[in-house]
Amino acid sequence: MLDERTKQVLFAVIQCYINAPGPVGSRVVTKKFSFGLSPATIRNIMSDLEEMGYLQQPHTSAGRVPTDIGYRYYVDSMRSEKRLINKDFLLELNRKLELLKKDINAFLDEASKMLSYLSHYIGVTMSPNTGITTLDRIELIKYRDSQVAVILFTDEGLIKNRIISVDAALSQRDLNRIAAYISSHFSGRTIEEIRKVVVKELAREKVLCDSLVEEAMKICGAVFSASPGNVYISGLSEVLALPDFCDIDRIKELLKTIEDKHIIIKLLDKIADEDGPQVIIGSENPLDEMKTFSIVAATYKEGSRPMGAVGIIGPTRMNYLQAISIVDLTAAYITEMLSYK
Amino acid sequence: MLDERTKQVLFAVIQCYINAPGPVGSRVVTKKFSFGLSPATIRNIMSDLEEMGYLQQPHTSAGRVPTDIGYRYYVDSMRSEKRLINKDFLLELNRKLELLKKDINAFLDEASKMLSYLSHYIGVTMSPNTGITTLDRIELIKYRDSQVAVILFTDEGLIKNRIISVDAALSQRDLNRIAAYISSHFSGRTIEEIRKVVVKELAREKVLCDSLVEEAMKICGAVFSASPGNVYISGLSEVLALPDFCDIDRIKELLKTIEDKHIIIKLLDKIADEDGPQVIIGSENPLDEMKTFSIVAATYKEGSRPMGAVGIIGPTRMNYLQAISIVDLTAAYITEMLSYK
DNA sequence: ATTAGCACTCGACAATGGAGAGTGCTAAGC
DNA sequence: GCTTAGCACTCTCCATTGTCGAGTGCTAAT
Repeated sequence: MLDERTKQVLFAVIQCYINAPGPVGSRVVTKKFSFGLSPATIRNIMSDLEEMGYLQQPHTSAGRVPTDIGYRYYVDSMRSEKRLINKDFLLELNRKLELLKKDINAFLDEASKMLSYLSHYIGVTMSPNTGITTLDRIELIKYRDSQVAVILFTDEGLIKNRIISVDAALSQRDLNRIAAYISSHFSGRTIEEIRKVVVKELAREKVLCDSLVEEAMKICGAVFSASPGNVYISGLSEVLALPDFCDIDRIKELLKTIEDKHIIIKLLDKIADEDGPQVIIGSENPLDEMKTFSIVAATYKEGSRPMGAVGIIGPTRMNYLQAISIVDLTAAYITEMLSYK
Repeated sequence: MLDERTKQVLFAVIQCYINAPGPVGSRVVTKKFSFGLSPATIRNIMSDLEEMGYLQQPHTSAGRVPTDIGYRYYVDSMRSEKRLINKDFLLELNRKLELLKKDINAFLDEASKMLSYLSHYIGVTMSPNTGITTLDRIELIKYRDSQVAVILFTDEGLIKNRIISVDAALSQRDLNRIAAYISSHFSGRTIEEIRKVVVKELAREKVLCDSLVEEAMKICGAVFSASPGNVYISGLSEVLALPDFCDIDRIKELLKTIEDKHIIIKLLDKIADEDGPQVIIGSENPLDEMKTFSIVAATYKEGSRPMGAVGIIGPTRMNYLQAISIVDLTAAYITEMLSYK
């Protein structure tokens, strides 16, 4: 749909703009790229591109700036091209991986820092939503009078603990039996599934024949709630160093959005559907507050089930190719890490 | 050391400045406070105060601005005065307290939000340094081949879990015996103490007679490391709304500092020594990066042992009295909460 | 000791104007 | 017919200028 030469000019403009902010003029394009064309011709092409909506002028007689549509075209075209792979990145990530094999949350925290460090944008990682993890087994430990510590083991290697109140009369032996009962009954199913089953069960009959089973159900009702995953966000200072954030109101807006982690969770959840790294450019963003930012995100998986997401948030003037490869690799690493468990 | 009238003028200037940034002139002081003096007299007094270092002029023929020394004098004088107590604050905090009784970390997260919401500055809370919590007991649960989940219960109601690798030959029964051994041996002592003892023990004799005790010691060595407490920071957007943060470099500096949580931990640890809410004003700050900010912080306790800290970070132009009372109350609430456990 | 009056200083703000970058258009060249 | 050189035009950026207002410091009078 776009003439090859026109396409090259568009990409040239985008690359110039990514390297240095500010409108890019026809002369710099001819200087930086050797099209063998004069500025005047480039101007004509750029004019065409503007008409088609890929570029825009901040004001008459300024250079051109890519629009979100222009970026979209660029990203989609480049998708299939070879990825920029950062050797240091692989090494560093590998090292972290070794260190933190045992604790996925600590790893994700580090991973968000890595993402921001490498991309110079904001790194975001999300730990698995507990709802979609599958139960390995459960342990109940009497803690104090009428309090029981519940330890949840999932197949993904997550451990969750929680204290709940129960009938004081329950002995540790009772608890062991309850734990064994729950484990054998629900092992291998997701927390969310279990929650649904339990809720139904509890609603169906108030009084169950076996009082231990009744207790077990009560405990299940208290324990199997899907708590949203943690979100780890790093690199705010990184992103403020960018010339894009010279506007103070922009910073405020960004921080206000970032600070509410629920928003980020929603956003990443939305992205989690698709396969491969997703790119959301500026106005494509479903959230109004983020319409001036871009997001590159991907999901990591356990087997074939998506578990959580990692991503980068930055200005629309983002180095998309680099961001995509960083995000993609990070997600792939975490996926691999989970499969070793 | 300061004439009563002079003192009143100083406090008047400080209060004006806290209400609205920008140098405060002699005329506005006479308007807002009825000293029964003319601007000219106030000017003379302010001139004296400047000579003594309590006030300063940004430039000739501008109003006066309090210096850090001025603030220090103000805060110290006001210390004993009655506290501004926010009814809403108490109610709100109480509500949160009820909801989150069971999980101190979740509570601290909420508490930091509350602090920032109420003060309009940055709220910071720090969870107990695990090193100073005392062991209640330990549970070992076989997880997978050669992996064991360690569940640590502390007297303060904290539960920590961790996965460690052990000799695959150990059965759950062995583990139970080891857990019982450790629990009975070390219950009631702080994690840090235990760590020291274990390290010494391990160093003393490589081969212990009882192989189970040896395993126990190995496990202890892996488990009883003091991990620094989590830090919860909220209210960045709150503080950016203040007119003090119109300077973009200031924001960057602040964010860079805040983002490195170790710095905050150090800072709060330093404060944790003293009793009652501590106030650090601008240049008094031991950290260079924070010399343009003020900190109000207090520790919460379990019994008489300080467990962690809560605080507020804001510009030197801070409403110190309000901040002090908010911080003090919050710390008191957490202390109370811990004593109920 | 306090106050009124006055000259002086300095920052904030708006208006001005030139420099530079870049465009669009037209006419000439391949 | 596509490409290019030339030129007039537009717009931003920046430094300069001048005015206004707030506030001080000093002196002399009360």
